[in-house]
Amino acid sequence: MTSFDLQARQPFNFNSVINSHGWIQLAPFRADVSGRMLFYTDRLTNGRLVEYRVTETRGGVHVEVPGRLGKAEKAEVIQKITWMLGLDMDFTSFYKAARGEPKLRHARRLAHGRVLRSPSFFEDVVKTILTTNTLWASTIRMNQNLIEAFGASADDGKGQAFPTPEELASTSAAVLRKKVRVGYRAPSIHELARRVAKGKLDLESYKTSTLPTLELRNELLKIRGIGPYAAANLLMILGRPDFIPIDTYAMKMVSHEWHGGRPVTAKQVERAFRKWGEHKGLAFWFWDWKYDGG
DNA sequence: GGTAGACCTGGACGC
DNA sequence: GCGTCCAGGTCTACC
Repeated sequence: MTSFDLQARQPFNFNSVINSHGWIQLAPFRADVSGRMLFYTDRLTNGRLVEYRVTETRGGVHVEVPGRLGKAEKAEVIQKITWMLGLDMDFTSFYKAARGEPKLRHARRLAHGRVLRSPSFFEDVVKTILTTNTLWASTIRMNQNLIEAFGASADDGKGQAFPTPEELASTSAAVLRKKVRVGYRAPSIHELARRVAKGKLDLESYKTSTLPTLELRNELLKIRGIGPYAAANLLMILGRPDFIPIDTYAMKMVSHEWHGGRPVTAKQVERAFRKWGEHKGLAFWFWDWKYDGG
């Protein structure tokens, strides 16, 4: 067993990160019954399969990885967990902007701002495509099917990793459609995997891109299957909360918040949060909605 | 720039 | 068990 602590930039709240959106329900993520421990099965760059077990500790997180990690492996795990939990992210300007807004009063106290992310951006792009034009239960199922069909399994039979671009590129869109049941999304996922596997698209570089957010958004929109909603979701994951992922949930929330439950358009959602500028996505995401969605 | 219709899947419902 | 309807974003063609 290898274990170590990682410090987070303050304020930090482990619970707020892992419950920031539905990603915790998408394998290889899982949480224990108490919700206090986060598990994730990952494949390191040297091909070794490992399971991360992460809990909150004073000032950050405690990480356990069964088995002994080499120096390079440990460095990779540290880098990945830092990314996944956004340990070094700073939301000072958002908290400053949110000060005085009753609907965001809780933001700093609960350390809202970080969203749970997969270790690779490729995985998050695929998962985001799986959220489009479907119900959440189907997203969970398609993601699970994808992992069961193509993800590498640990020797002890516990846990499977998310498939690599190479693994998905080596199959066909027809198999993805039939076996994984991703429907018309199959060509989008297959084409993406092929481009990444062939080195024609470097998705991981988007994590550290210096492109202005608008240009980065345009790059994301060039990916087949990524439209305005998906691009905004991915920008949130990249720490660029300038856009709102406007889906039917967003329109329902805004409808009940300001329009008496009457149907609203995407433009009205946009207008409702316009004043939050580069923090629009965060203000929307962590807004204290009066409608509970029921 | 805006809009209509097609794209898939699985669950709910009526028969 | 079968058929129909519905929910959910993106893409393309068209105006």
